[in-house]
Amino acid sequence: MGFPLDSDPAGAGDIATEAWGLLVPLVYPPRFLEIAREFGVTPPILGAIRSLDQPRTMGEMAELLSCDPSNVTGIVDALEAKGLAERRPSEVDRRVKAVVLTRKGGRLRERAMAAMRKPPAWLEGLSEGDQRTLRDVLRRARA
Amino acid sequence: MGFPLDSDPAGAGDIATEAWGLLVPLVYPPRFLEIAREFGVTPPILGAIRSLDQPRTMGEMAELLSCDPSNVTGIVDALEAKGLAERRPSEVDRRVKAVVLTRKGGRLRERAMAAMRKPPAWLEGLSEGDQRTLRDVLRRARA
DNA sequence: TATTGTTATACTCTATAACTATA
DNA sequence: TATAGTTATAGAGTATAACAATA
Repeated sequence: MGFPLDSDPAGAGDIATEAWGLLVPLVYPPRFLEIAREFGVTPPILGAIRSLDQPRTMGEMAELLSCDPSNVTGIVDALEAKGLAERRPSEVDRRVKAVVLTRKGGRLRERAMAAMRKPPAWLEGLSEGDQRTLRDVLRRARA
Repeated sequence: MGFPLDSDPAGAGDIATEAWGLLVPLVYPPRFLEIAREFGVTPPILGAIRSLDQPRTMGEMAELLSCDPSNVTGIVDALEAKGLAERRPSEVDRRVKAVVLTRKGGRLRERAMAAMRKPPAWLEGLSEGDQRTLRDVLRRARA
């Protein structure tokens, strides 16, 4: 949501609060939703594609997507209907199904992941010095 | 989604890409969803509460929430059912209804907005120098 | 006639519970 | 009996179209 509502009176809080207030409109709403639209898939389907860096069982997908296994059935149905993935019954345990991307699905995945990795315009617009500074601060934040 | 999947081989891209890769897991999934859960409301309802910094007509709310006006009916129904807001028919144009927070709704709004303004732990954990550096870089990003 | 908000309806996303087919 | 996946079902969130009240 791009809200013009919750502007702090500016300077009311501390430095961290001000930094957070600056960061929020730069990262929300999430790129993920926009990329899903660009690629003509729903967010759950894009999430599923993202999870298929390698063949995954339905159960593994449910785990990675933090959703109930019953949902994965429908999501993989949609992937199959779009020709993006296939179910492959396991040969060792016939209860299990592996989901694998088709070539078309793999190509879409590569392009979509590249879009997700690509920094947004506000970041690319920073000077190289500022980019480096930001990277270094975020490295320390992660630690 | 907290994904262990799309780790760049580390160093494959430029500085901006690396900075973005560090930032993404720090800001997604959005705090907004977590705060909605904490306060016992759904995300659309929290969005509506956020929009009610002042009395708003149903149409204004639809605009601010980027959703169809028909949805606002149900959302405001839910706000009324929870005792958080009330419809006030306009006296000048009886088609129009203003939505205003109750005292209870106003209190919830204050606390929820404070939670949204509060910087996440990773940011509060930075040294004051790093916080200041980050703020300054983000100020330049916004410009 | 045009506008504000509501209702009717439909589709997607999500979860729980019951079911199947294997193990 | 236990497990992997599916189906049945229900509820929330969203949209479009038709409608009622008012302008």
